Amino acid sequence: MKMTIKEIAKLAGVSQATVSKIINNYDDVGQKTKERVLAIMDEYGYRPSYAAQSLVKKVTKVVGVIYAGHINANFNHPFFVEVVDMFKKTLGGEGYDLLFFSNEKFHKADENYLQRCQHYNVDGCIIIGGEQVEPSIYELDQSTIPCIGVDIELTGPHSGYIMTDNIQVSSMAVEHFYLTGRREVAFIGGEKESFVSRQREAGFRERIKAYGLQAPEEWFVYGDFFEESGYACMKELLRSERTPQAIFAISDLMAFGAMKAIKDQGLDIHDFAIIGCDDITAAKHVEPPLTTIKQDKQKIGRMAAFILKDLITGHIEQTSLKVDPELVVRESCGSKKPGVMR
Amino acid sequence: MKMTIKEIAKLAGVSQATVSKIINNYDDVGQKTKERVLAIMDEYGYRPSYAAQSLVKKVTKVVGVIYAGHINANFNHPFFVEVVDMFKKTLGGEGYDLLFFSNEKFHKADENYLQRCQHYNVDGCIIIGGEQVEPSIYELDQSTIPCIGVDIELTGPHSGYIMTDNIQVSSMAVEHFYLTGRREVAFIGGEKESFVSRQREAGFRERIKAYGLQAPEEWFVYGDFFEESGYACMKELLRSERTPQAIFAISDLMAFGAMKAIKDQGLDIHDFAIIGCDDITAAKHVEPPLTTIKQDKQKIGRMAAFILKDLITGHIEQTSLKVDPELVVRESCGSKKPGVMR
DNA sequence: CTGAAAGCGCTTACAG
DNA sequence: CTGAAAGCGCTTACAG
Repeated sequence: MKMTIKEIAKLAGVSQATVSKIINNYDDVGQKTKERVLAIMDEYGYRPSYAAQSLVKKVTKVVGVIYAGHINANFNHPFFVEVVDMFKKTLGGEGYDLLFFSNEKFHKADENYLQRCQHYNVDGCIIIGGEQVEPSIYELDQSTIPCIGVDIELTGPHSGYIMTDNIQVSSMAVEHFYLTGRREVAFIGGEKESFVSRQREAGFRERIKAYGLQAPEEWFVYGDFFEESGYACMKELLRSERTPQAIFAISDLMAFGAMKAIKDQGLDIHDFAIIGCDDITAAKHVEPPLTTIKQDKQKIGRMAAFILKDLITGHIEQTSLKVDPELVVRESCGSKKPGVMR
Repeated sequence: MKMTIKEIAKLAGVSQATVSKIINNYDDVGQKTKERVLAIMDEYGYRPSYAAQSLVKKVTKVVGVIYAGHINANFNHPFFVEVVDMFKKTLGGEGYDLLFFSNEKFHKADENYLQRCQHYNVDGCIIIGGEQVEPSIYELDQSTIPCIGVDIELTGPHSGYIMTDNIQVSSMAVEHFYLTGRREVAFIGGEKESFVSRQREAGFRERIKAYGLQAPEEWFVYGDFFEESGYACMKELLRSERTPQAIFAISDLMAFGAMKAIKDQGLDIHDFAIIGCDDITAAKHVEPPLTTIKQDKQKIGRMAAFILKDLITGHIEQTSLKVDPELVVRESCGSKKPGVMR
């Protein structure tokens, strides 16, 4: 049976106030009293009620998790799930629990995240950015509730955001093509509305120019991050007059699709240099193993947790951070030794 | 600014009680009054406080999510993440939000799940079963809080559990070996303490016998579900006097490891029949594509949600359910046409 | 159909 | 060092 503070107080022969002070670590309680009460609380496994506490204190030690906009397979998204996992572990160490908002019941435009945050009185929240983010997200962003965005730019007074440096992602891919002697390169992007895709494309175009590589407009094709679309994109590339030697796909799955398209066309996969993005488990198992650009999910998750905590405690306000990606060299790019001239 | 019921009442010129009745859909409120109050609530975006509500009602519409025992990479576990995703989607449709308990701060044996559930006043919870489950989990199980277990047998008065029929998993593997003409089969299991591993081994042994296949004791080797251990296990198998033609690994990752060991040994991978378990994304990308036994994660997640809801509403009590696995035939098992005698 | 009042389980000035 | 009392934002008999 669940105990209340009143019962504990009676058992210990003190007032509720005294018990409460002990719970909240006030130091103006007698040592003897404290020990006695503590022993009783322990004996009965007493835990103060969250509802009652949060009603009067304004702190809950709960952080909301929101998947904004359309995220295919939100929860088991290969990238975000690892970010959130690390985020959870880090904040968990600080005593926070995570509340995942369901949005199945509210998928309409009238979902109001601010209201829901207020309803639960969360201390802050993490917002995972998908496509076509609801306006209500920005309302929350601009509120007094601390928010940390991942892959979404938050500008609220108590908000911050963090994401991989997507310009850098493309730089690394292009640079690797350059250093392995590729001159004609193609780009397989995501949906045109995709924030991440747009950034990577911008970085790609900029670097191409800087290195003087060739990429006619018809070598820019767009999928939806999934395998089938990569397949279709590659088919399209192979149909064009000149065929690119090197292909940068902004997701590993699309890179897989592209590889399959090349094989199906009867071409030698080793005549192509392919770079993917994400470094999912399967990347090292395909033939040939896929060179890819990896995001530092661990770091992003940890950082997000630290920043949010500082935002909550008022230690900082309004930050943003770009995290460097990492190049993972495997065989799909022809050369096992990047940087060696050939 | 956050509104309270009091302010809404004043604005509408009615009492708190009336507003409350409208919120809770009592039908003894005048139509006119109702409309007026509703309009005001809407205008100010009023949402009742979770804390206050849950303090007086005993329902919270929040369900706890607990990863019990040791689960490597709990959150992004390839199997559980999909189960939980579906669980979340299904319960989300019913208006429940999910509270993920952090256990980073409490990893000691003194974590008390029942207390935490009571603290938050959750309506019920889902328990994901790992290895070496803490005793405290069973205390929760036996409490009045409804619990649904996945891969863990819960026997409490308001508990249920669901899992794949692991005997069936092994049956399918052995049967497929049999129908593709394999006679000598090996088993790569997980940790000996693993509940799932033990069940699959039992099913395997039983089926082997039924079909009269050969599997000397040294062909039973044990890893930890991860790739490296599969590699080591296979190395061990190849070291034994006679080499098995067929290998059933109870995780795809271990199957990958086994394939790698075979290749590294200079043997022809096509001389071996390999069956994995899980059907992770990478399974169809390895060379040769891996035949595997797949759990119906979607169904498990949905079922868990439905059962938990019925447990909460008192509609049912104490159920358990086994879900059938599915055989996914690919090339790693030699024959593209299972069931065709050769 | 409507409202006054008690109570849910806590915390926090405040008085002693 | 300790406790009485008000208050957090709601709901629910109960009376009218």
